[in-house]
Amino acid sequence: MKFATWNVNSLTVRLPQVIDWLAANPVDALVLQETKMTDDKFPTMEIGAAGYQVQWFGQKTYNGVALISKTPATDVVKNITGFADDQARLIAGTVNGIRVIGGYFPNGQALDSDKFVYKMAWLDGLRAWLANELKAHEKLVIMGDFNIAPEDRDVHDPAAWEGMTHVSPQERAHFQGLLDLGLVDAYRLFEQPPKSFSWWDYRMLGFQKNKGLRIDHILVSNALKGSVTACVIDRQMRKNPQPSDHAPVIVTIA
DNA sequence: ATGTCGCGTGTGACGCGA
Repeated sequence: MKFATWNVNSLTVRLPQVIDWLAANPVDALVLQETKMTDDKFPTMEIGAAGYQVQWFGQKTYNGVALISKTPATDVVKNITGFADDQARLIAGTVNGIRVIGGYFPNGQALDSDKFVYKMAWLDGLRAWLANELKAHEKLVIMGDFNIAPEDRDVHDPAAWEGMTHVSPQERAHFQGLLDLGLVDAYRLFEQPPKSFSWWDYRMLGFQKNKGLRIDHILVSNALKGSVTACVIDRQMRKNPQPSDHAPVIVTIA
C-alpha cells in the first residue's frame, strides 16, 4: 500500500497537477492541505473521473484539507474531536482497515504571536484526540504539513532559523510528544540524502538553492512500523512550471 | 534579506497569510 501527503497551496490552481500526479503515482490514499476553497467549490467530479473517492473539508481563502482514496473512506471525522476550531485543518477516515489522518498544522507565524498560542493549543488538542484514535485503531497513519522541522538536519540553515517558528523547542517537544504516543517518523526509518526537505520558500530562489525545511511528515503507528518498506519526497513536483511550494511525501507499506 | 505566490476585494493595486 502507498499513502501520500501534499500541501498543494490552492487546489484550484494545482488540480491538474494532482490529477497527473495520481495517474503517475497510483496511491491508496492521498491527503491534501491548503485546498483554499469552500466545500461547494470542491472538484469532486474531476477527482471521481480520475478513479478516486474523496472526502473534503474546507473554507474560504485559507486552510482546507481532503482525503482522496482508491476505496471509500469510512468513519470520516473533520477537525479534532474535542477541540473547538473555526479553521478547517484536519480530516480522518479509515481506508483498507488503516486509520488515515491528514492534517494542516497551524503555521504559528512568530513565537510571540497569537497564532503561535493557537498552534500550541491545536497541538495539545491533537495529542489528546490522537491518543484515543490510537487506542481505537492499532494501524494508523497521520500525515500532512506539520509546520515543524523536527531536528536541525531538517533545516537548511539552523542558525538562520534560530528564534523562528517551525524549529522552536516548544514545537519540537510537541512533535516528540506525538511520537511518544506510539508513532514513528517513516522518513527516518531509512537512510536518506543529506539536506532532504519538503518545502522551499518561493522567494529568494529557495528551491534552486535547496534552502528548505522538512516539515511535511508521515508518522505511522508501531503496529505498522515493521511493514514500512520506503518513504520518499517527490522533489520532482517542485520543478513544475507552476509548483506548490511543497513537494509530496510518499510512504510504502507492505 | 522578505526578491514569490494565491486569494479577496472589486477591476486593479494592495493587504494578508504563508
